[in-house]
Amino acid sequence: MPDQTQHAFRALADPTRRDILRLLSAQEMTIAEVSTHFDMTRAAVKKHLPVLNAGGLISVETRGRERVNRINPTGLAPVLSWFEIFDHFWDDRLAALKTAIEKDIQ
Amino acid sequence: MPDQTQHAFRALADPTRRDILRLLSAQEMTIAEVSTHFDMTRAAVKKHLPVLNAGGLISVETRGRERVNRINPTGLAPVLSWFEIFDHFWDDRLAALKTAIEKDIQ
DNA sequence: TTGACATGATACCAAAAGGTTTCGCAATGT
DNA sequence: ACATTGCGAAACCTTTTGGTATCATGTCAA
Repeated sequence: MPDQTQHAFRALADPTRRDILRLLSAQEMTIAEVSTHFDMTRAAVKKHLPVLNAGGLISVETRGRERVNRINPTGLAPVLSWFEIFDHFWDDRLAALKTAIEKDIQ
Repeated sequence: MPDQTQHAFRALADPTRRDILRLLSAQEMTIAEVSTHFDMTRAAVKKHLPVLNAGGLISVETRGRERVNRINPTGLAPVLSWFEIFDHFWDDRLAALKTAIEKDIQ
């Protein structure tokens, strides 16, 4: 998994992709289901999914002719790790997020 | 400030800009000082700074003919807030633990 | 088997991103 | 006064990005 940090940050940079994550945080969805929530073609939505997958933020399971996308919360770990450069300035919120993520990784 | 979240995420998406933040997390720097750390022209580095500023991640102070850039840790707040969409995964984990314990008690 | 459906894949396009070079200007030091 | 220094801005270029439209493929169900 080369440059997971870069891929994750890049995946998070697009508002559509963040919206997709928000949708998937509620429930897993096929590509078609995700597409219904956006004012763009299915092909456009579909092209965002490999980006999210490369960033480790979702996982995809082929089930028959469907592909089920679900969120992968541990994919945030490299991102939160990077935020440690702000350690000098820290507030409790980041600390709480960090411990929560670390608990999830186990 | 419209769309601070988007600007912050976008600013973080570029590896050079994250490196700039890493540098500035150690000490404040002028544009020329930042530029010495990169294998690109001063003009290229300079163009990253407004992006970081738009994301609220740095602040700039003009001092004579110099412009001092320093990190603004509170700029991370919108980013961390957005991450709360992942919260319920950790909450669910805790809830599962609770019900398991309660079941064990009965 | 046949038709419908979910997805994959490709070609194409406009705009944005990230870099370079060049020039100009204001602040500074001697 | 004057050369130097730090920065800003514009023009330009190439690659990436995010979208479209279209067609192909595999799977399900009747």
